[in-house]
Amino acid sequence: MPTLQDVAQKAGVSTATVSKVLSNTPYFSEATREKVMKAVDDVGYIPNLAARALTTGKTNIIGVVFPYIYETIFEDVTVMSMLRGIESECRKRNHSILLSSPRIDEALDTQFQMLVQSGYFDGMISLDSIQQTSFSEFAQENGIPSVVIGYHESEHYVRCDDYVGSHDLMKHVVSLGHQHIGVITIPDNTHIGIDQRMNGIYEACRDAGIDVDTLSIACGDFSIASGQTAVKDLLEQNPNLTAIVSINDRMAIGAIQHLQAIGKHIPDDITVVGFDNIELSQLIAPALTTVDQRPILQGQQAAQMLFNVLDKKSPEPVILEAPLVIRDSTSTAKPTV
Amino acid sequence: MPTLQDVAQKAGVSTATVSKVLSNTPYFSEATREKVMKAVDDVGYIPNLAARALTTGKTNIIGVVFPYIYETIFEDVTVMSMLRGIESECRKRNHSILLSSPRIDEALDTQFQMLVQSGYFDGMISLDSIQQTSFSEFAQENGIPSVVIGYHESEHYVRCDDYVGSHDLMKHVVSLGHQHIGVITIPDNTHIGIDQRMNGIYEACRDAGIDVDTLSIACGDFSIASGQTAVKDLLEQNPNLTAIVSINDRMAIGAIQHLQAIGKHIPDDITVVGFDNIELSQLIAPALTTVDQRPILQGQQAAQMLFNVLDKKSPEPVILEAPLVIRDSTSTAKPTV
DNA sequence: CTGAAAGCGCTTACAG
DNA sequence: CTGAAAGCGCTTACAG
Repeated sequence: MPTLQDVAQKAGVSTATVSKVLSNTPYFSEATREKVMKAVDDVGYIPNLAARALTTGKTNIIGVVFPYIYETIFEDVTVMSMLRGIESECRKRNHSILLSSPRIDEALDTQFQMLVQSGYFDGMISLDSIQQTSFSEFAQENGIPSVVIGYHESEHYVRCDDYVGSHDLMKHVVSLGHQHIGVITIPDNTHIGIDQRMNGIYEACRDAGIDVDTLSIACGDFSIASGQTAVKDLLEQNPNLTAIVSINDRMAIGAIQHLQAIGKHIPDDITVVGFDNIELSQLIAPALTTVDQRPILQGQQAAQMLFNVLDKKSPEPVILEAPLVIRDSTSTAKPTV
Repeated sequence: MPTLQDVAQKAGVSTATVSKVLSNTPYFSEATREKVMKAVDDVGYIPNLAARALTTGKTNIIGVVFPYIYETIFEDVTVMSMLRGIESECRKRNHSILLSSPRIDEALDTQFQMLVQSGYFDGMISLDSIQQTSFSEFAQENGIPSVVIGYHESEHYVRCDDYVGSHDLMKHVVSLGHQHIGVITIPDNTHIGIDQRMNGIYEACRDAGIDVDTLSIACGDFSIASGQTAVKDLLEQNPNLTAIVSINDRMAIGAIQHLQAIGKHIPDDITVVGFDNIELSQLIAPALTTVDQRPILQGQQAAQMLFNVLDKKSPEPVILEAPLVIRDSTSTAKPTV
């Protein structure tokens, strides 16, 4: 690979001059600019990023951190949509993405720690809502600009309004006259965003005068399969349920599958709603009523925010509205027999 | 951030010695080893990767290249499963992943070119089956070790056996007695792997004595929506079709949706098959007969292969068997009226 | 406007 | 077994 040296030699100037031309400082004449650019072309020069990184302390790489919360994190469409949003912004700014998927343990993933501390990225975006550990916190301690998508303490963050979104969702279910409602969630105090969704659900119950303790609750692990199991559990707790509220779409879809398998008709026999608005939700029959998390937008906003931070601006946090999407899996409650 | 200097000072030795201890050369006494390690701990030393990269020429980063063939490349589960497989191997070897999603144009994406040439990764894995451009070729020209997942010319590659897989698939359809078959594909000479699938389909027809010209053919763009349109087209070409073969699952699913929407029953009225075995395929009703691409395995094998190349071994190419998965969307052809 | 020189933080012959 | 020194390829004061 040709170096700055080679270019300088070819152009008959010093490396300092070449460097100045290339980094667009105003300190050179048009004539030398041409000489230099021609030499760059001739030798096919591309700056060595490691060398540049060593002198400037900038790598033009941003770290994207998706904690390995479950096996299929890479196949989680919502997460990947965020990545898509991040990528499009990074591309505009000519930055690359270094992907990190730290494991969740008692101790903070050491590979992740080294990555942060070895100075390989200029800034970091992390999905940061797992109660147990905060990745952004570690970045901040080490002086790496960081924006979080989610709920962990951070000066800069974007998230969707889980609370209001699920509040609206539950309000809609309740407004349909449902009284016997089952909720599919994940264990409390695991994921801060999910806790918020549960809070929204509870508050909507209280608003409607429904005693929160009358809700049947079952836990899954976000997966479709776990939604099937959870709804079975729910029906055992209370066979008279007329509505199932799931804190994500995948478990809602699992629930629908099981319900249909045991001969229930949706929404006539039972209403089912989810949260996320993944593509699948509009494809299944009946199409699922849900809340749109707008993950692509979350990713874009997070990236833009990070670039603003890197540019020494002080961007405001963003809380994205999460609109209710009413489709065909909801209907009015039939009077209980 | 503390440097090697700091460690050396603290330990009362030279930086050369510290470096030797840290890189596990055999040239030091146990006593100095302990001194050094203690100093490392004390100051909290983490090597600066840019500096190390500059001296050694190694970054411990591998480039993963997923050409931006369509908007939703990041939401393509098959592709992301490959990434998942790659990630698990990289993690074992303590390497990071730099993600690149070059755009497809007449000219090779310049951001991609710079990335390769600026020496930021030690090796590269690329999804490389787009007729138009080869990314691995450029990497090889620039002396960076490369393995391809797909079909472009390369010493090192892994792919699934698209030809045999689709041959088996078509053979199965034909064995069910179908004579009037529609095929949903994408335009020829776009994706080499898809061309292979088509070849497998054609060959199975010939084997069965079916004139390839009697096949009805329509093109989509991999998406579910395009599958809906394509099947409509197919039915216009030949209303008597008893089977639809799609070169991917998503378009097959679109076809099923449209067919069901116009009142057709699957598989009684019409058989539908796909290719890929994405999760959705087993969830829809009826569950889709398809071919398993085993993307996670492809990713793992590709990463292992790359590490072997980096270790100066000479791994053999891998062609993965793609097993037929028979489910509920296929049945015997009804005698034509 | 231009260039000589120092320095970023490592590793690697080389000498001892 | 240990260390002084050069060098990886850049950028950035500094002097002219």
